[in-house]
Amino acid sequence: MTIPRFARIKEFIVGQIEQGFLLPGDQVPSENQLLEQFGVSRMTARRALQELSDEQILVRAQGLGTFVADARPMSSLLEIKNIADEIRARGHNYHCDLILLDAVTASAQQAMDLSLAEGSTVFRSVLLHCENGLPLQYEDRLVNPVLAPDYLHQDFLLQTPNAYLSEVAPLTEADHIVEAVCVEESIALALEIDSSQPCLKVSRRTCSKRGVVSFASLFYPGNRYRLGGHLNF
Amino acid sequence: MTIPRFARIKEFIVGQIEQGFLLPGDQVPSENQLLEQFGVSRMTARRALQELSDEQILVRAQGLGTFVADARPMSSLLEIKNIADEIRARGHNYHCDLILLDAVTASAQQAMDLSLAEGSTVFRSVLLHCENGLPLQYEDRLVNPVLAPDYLHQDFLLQTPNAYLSEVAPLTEADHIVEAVCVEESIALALEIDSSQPCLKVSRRTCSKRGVVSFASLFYPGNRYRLGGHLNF
DNA sequence: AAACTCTACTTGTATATACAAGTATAGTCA
DNA sequence: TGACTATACTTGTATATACAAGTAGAGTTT
Repeated sequence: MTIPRFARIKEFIVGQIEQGFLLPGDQVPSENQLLEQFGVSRMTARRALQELSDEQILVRAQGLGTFVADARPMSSLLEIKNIADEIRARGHNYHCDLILLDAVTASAQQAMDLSLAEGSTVFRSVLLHCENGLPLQYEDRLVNPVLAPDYLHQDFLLQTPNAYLSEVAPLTEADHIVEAVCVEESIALALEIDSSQPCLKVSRRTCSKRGVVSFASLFYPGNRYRLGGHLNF
Repeated sequence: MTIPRFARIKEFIVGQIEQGFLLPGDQVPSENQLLEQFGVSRMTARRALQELSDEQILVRAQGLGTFVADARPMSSLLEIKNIADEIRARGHNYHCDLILLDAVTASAQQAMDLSLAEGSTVFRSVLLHCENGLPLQYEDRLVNPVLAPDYLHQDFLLQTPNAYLSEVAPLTEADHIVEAVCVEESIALALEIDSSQPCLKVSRRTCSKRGVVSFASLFYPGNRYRLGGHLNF
């Protein structure tokens, strides 16, 4: 099947970046260079570059040129994205390691986070999500067993907790808290960072119609991850 | 100053939605209808609709049409809050210290952040915002002198840069990036934290109709500040 | 009544062309 | 040596045109 010519140019540019021929800050071929190289119109070349700019892979400046953007991954501040989909959407390899999957007794804080009684049994999963073999996110999640009774029987190497929970308890609400923290030694080890390095911690509480579904603590190495968002007025 | 024709069409569509003439799910005028109504080419009409689609204000389907998207929730994670108002809303005392207010020559990176030429003169302000006498936010901001020519003559002890810029260059767009960082010694000193402590860094680029207004780097001590947000579906 | 065809609409991709606006650099002049 | 100008590049906006592909609905045929 034939892909559109503008998409072929995008693939070429992304390929150059991924193979290391173009580094952040490097200038990419101009619209005129691409029209010569690919035998397309300038508007087709322009569309390819403009879309990569919209995707924040490139940055463009009138009169100056088009450059490779800062490489560090960034996800939307608001949207609840499936980390696997997010990594794959960047054209990168995703895999994860399962660290823990068990029923546990909720502490006072944990019970409060899930709006359950202290001492309740809750499900807990701990996973390490990796991009291109490098740890990106340490996910420590508590789940309400009432709303996802089969949680412990899932294979989270095949499907993220997020994807599974979206199926069995569709979201109606979510709360986020973002903070900068230093993590404990075991999380630092898992993320392959020094324990003095700052991490982004996103605490996310998600609800369905029937109540709080899960409370996830997500840790990202500060030097390898950023959250982004865009507002219009 | 004249705005581009594609932008005028975007404004029209957004205006129709905001005034309630177009509701989520409603079909918006087709490309052909817009070219007749606005006397533009189909590609110009198309660009307006395509950008609104990229911004998730509209959804498009080949052969079907263009429709108003479901209203997106807006979270305080992204809201541009005036730090003074935020602190006062908590019933706390706000004051700030002015560290720097000057015209500077933009580096390559700074120029790109403001969509200006390298070496351009830009305005820079550095302020320390405090809650109950304790530093909460270190604000390092670059401002486009064209859009706020009187910036250097303001008294930012009386009115935050945010408040002032909202008056002289009303916002139409903003981008945020949130990351966890360790800050340089001078910022750590100002924030009254140890330089090994993690900080939240929010990079915020704000635009008005006429272009990029400012690029602010906001640093918050990780142990004293969290960003929060709420989503509804 | 169901299936098929045709028409009229829609968006998607693409080209050629033109002018505007921004930027950097080389060359010239004082 | 610095200022100025011209040139050559860049991206930004816009038009006219053409064909491809998708969709819905009206009309026709079986």
